[in-house]
Amino acid sequence: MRLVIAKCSVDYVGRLKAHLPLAVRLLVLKADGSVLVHSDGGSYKPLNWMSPPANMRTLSPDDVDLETGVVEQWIVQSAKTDDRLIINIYEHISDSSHDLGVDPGLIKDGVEADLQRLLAAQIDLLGDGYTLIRREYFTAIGPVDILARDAKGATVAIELKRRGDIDGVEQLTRYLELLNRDPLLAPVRGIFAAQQIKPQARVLATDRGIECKTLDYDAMRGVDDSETRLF
Amino acid sequence: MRLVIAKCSVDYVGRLKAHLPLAVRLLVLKADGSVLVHSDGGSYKPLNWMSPPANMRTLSPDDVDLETGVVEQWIVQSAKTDDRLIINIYEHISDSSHDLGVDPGLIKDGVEADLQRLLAAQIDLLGDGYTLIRREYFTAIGPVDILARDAKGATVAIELKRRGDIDGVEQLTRYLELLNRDPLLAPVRGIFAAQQIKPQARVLATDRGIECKTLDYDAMRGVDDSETRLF
DNA sequence: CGATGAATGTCGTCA
DNA sequence: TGACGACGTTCATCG
Repeated sequence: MRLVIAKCSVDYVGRLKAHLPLAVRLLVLKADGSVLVHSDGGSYKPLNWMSPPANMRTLSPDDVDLETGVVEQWIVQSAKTDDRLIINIYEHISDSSHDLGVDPGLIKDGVEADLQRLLAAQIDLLGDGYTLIRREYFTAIGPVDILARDAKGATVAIELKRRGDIDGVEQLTRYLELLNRDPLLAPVRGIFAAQQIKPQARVLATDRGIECKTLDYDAMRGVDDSETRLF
Repeated sequence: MRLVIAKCSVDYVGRLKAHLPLAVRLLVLKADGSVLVHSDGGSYKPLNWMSPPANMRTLSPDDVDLETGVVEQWIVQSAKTDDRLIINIYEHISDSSHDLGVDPGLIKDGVEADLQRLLAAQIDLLGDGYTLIRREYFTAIGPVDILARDAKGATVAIELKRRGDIDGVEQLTRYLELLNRDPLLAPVRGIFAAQQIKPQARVLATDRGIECKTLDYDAMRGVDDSETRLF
C-alpha cells in the first residue's frame, strides 16, 4: 500500500464524469490497483476512486506535454471497464509505502440473516399459537423470508427487514399475490416485520391489509440462549 | 489528517457487531473525528469505520488493564448515536499527520438530473408529436419525473432511471394509479425510460401496460449543443 | 459470468 | 431534523 499526500486535481471519466479542483488530498494506492482520493472530512466514501482491478501509468513532463505546474500525471485505468481516473499532481507533500499482507476479513453479527434465524426460533413473538412452516420458502419470484401458521391454522407470509421501507412492502405484496393463487395455501396474510418501519411503509402496508411488527433485536438476542458471545 | 499503519484488531458495536482479527492495517483519522480501517485490497469501502461526528479516546496499559500485547487502545465513539469502534493496537509501524485544508468538492455530470434535462429537451425521442407538459410534476406521493402529451393529446407519465429496476416500475405504477384518479389528466399512460432496463423490470412493466424505452445518454448529449464541455 | 437483494449503506434534497 | 430517492452505489449470494 502506497500513501501519498499531494496537491492535485482529479478527473473521472466512466459511467459519468466528475472533476475535483486543485487541493491537498490523500491518495491511497492498493496492491490490487485500486486508488482512493480522500479529503480530511466526510465519511468513508472517497471524493473519487478507482475500483480494482486497475492499472496505473505515471507520466512526467519530460515524457508528455502536461498542464502548467503539473509535476506528474497518474492515469488509472480499470482493467474490466473503460472507467478512467486521471490525477494531476502539482506538489508531492508525502509519499510512503507499506507491506500490509492479506487481511483475514470481517466477522459480522446482527444482519438480516441473524434476525431471520432469531424470529424463526421465537415465532410466537408474532402472536400466541404461531408455528413455523419454514424459512426461505421458495416461490417462482423469489424466497419468502418466513412462512408460518397462526393460531387458527391460516398461512402467514413474513417479510423481514432491518429497516422497513416501501419497497419491502411491495416485495411482500408480490409474494402474497402469488401465494394466494395456491389453493393449498390461500388465504395467506402478510406480516411486515422490521427493527424500524418508516411511516410511509406503515401506511402502505396497513392500506393493503398487511400487519406491521417492530422487532427488538437485542431483546430477541437476549432470549436466545444459543446466542452466547460470538467474540 | 492522521495516518497510522499498525498491527491491530478492531471491534465495532452499534447497529450490528463486527470483529476484525489481528493484522496490519491502515488507520485514517480525519479532522471531523471519523476513522477508516483499510486493508491493502478491496474497493473503497473500509473493513470497518466510524462516521463523523465522533470522538476518540486513547488508552494506554498504564491507565487501564488491556489484553496481553496491546500497547494502545483507541475508543472511537459516535457523537450522535451509541455506535462505537474499539481498536486494539499491538504494534505501531508508522504514524504521520498532515494538514489538508478544506476540500472544494466534487463536480459531477451525467447523473439522473442531466438525463432528465436532456430528455425534456428531446421529448420527441419518445415518439413523433410528443410535447412536454413539465418536469418534476408534483403529486401527493412525490414528483413524476416528466409529464408529457403524445401526438393524440393523451397524457404520458415518464419515470427516468439510469438503471431500470423493478422498484422503478413500482414507483411509476403508484404515480399512474394516482394520476388516473384525476379526471383532468386521465387516461394517463406510462413510459419507463432508462439507460439500461433489467429483464425482470421490462417484464413487469410490459405486464402492466407500461412502455419501456432505452436511452442513449451519449447520443442525447451529442444532439444537445448547449452541452459543450463542462471542463 | 449476470441477476438479485442487503447494507453499520452514504449522500443530497426538500418539506 | 426527518423522510425520500439516487448512487460511478458496493457487496455477497445464487443460478
